[in-house]
Amino acid sequence: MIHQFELDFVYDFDKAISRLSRDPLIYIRPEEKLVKIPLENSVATLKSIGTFEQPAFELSGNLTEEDIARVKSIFHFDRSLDPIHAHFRNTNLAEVFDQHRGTPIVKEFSLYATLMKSIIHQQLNLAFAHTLTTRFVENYGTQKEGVWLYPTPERTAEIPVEELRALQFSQRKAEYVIDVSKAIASGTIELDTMEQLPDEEIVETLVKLRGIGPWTAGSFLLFGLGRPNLFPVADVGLQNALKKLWKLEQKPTAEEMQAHFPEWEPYLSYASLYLWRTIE
DNA sequence: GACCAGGATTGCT
DNA sequence: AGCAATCATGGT
Repeated sequence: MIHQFELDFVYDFDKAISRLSRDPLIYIRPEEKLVKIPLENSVATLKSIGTFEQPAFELSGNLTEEDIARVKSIFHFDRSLDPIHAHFRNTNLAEVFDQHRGTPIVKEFSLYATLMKSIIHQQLNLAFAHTLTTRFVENYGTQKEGVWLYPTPERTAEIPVEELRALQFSQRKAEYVIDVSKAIASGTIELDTMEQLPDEEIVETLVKLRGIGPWTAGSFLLFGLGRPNLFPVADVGLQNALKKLWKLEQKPTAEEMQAHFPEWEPYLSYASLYLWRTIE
């Protein structure tokens, strides 16, 4: 099955996949403008066949209507970026947005994977963080049509702490990953129903779990659910991006950053995303 | 060798 | 409530 479609707004596919291409677990061929996305019961292949001004795509695989909708949601094909750019045109981030015009929020492929990846990435440089997630997935995940899938929460829940320690997880991080997976596997936490809840309730629920703090909860909302109005002030990357942009001596405080929220809302997530791009 | 990484928790005051 | 120590390892 091949499904072709066009977008009626500017969309930069190269920029869209640039963050994905740094994750070794994602099947991506930038030179072919192609990505494979593992879904519920199949693997979708997405290929860009258009241009920056006239984006068009080809989606193939054994896909249901629901799968197609899911891919369109992941890649931001279902909502225009035009209002976002119009909004920031009159703000102090106008230049940044102009520079990275057409960059969408690309969601992670699974909510559970988002959580595991965020916990594993806490406090680590990206290189080592990717080493750890790769070891985790290659040891406990599965492979389908050449694409790696994170293990299920049930599988992770039964991993002994010592095994993750051997993969160079810290003692606490190993416990976080296993215990959070247990909470999901047992039904204490339902990720699938979170889509319907407001941001605050989701954060409230998630931070009760040991190992999930404000940064990880924010990351789940932004990259897992694609929520539009998140700005994780605790994120060092964002602090450094603003320090550079505003030519500050030191990293800005949370208050200094929050002072600009009225100007950037209700699209704080896009401000975050575009600022991260300035330091990549 | 110190210091910081796309942090969070624990234990102390 | 607020702060320091702790965690594992790689990059600078």
